[in-house]
Amino acid sequence: MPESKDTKAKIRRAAIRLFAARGYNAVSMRDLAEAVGMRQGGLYNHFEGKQALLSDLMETHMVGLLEALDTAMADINGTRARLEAFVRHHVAHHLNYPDDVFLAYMDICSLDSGSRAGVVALRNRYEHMLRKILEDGCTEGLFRIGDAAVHARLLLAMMTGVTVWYRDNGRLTRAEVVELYLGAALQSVGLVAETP
Amino acid sequence: MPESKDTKAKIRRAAIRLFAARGYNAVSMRDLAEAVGMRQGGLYNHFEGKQALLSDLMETHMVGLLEALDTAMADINGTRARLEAFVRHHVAHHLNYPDDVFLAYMDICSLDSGSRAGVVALRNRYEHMLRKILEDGCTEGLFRIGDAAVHARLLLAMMTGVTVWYRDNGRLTRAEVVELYLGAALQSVGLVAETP
DNA sequence: AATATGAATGAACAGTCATTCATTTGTCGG
DNA sequence: CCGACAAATGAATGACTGTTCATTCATATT
Repeated sequence: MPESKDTKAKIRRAAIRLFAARGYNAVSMRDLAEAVGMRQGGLYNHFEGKQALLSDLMETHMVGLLEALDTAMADINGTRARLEAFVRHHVAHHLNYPDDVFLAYMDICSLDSGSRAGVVALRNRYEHMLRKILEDGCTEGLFRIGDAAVHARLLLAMMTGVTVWYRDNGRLTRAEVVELYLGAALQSVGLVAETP
Repeated sequence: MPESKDTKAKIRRAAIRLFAARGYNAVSMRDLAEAVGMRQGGLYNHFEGKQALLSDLMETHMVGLLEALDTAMADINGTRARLEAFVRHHVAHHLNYPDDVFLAYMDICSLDSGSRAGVVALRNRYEHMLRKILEDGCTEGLFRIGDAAVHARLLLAMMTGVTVWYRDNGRLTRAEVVELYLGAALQSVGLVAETP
């Protein structure tokens, strides 16, 4: 079986693209199979079903997001530096995997309750990390924000929204967008961006 | 026909709730009819079809949002005051009609291309109003932001996200949430919230 | 060379979808 | 009391849904 993992990966990629573009329920297994270049029945050699495929995609994405966060935050000390690292990681990751993110946020309600609980738990862990940074900054008297929990959600929504409009052939590079979002995030907590 | 407009409004309300909860494609006309308290066939006396119903809901929502904005911004002078009015209007409106907003953002890709163009045009007009305020604040030297267009999108995503988490029986009142988002928005453009 | 295995096929399944329509219902104006 | 008319019904339509399965194919193992 020379391309076992290969086709599985192809199915994953095609599914992410189609689900993100049209929505989970608007994509049939026939559509997906055609996009991969095979027939509907063959898909079931790689995934138990449509729901299993969706939950696989979502969990893979959330786990990857958390791992990338751990990597980005390793050896980062100081509350301000940790906030900067978090923002840079989040925006950059969302610019690199826009379809994954869009899928995970759009079709979360198409996920059956069993798998959804797991994904939501991962998402809460992620949100909690940002909230912790904000709370630390408040107790240190570094940040000036009304409510750490609200501010964490508000920042995440702000940063995640980058996937809606950014296009690679547009006016700005990914790096420029990251810095713009970083500046906004820092000012929103009462810090000023360094102007080197 | 004593309840002609009445049933039409009931259909609208039920559709908004169901579409927002499960997604357009996951709601059948039978589900919708049952939620209204009638049979599937009767729906077609009020709407031409499922797509027509969806586009009606979206356009109604966007027109209502723009009208509410006009009302909120009437007789507001000064760039800072206009930004405050915009933020207060947007967050309050989204807290008052969370399902409408969620529907308009989630199921935009379920709308066929003809109607989608109209909704997107309305959305662009809305976004442009915020961008204009930000640009004015920049030329006046009042705001400190990297890019007005990016900042407008970033603020809209931030504010719109309130619909995802806010619940009426939670820790905060709607008014408190509005003020928290206002504070974050003001600081994000380099202003400081008044501390009365 | 014989066999085992993973992968793809294509037809078939039972169910659901949006939509249509002839018919019945209920209510109003004359 | 009756005809008119909008509204609701319930059955029917054909297309499409996710999923199953016997079969075929090509490759890898013995």
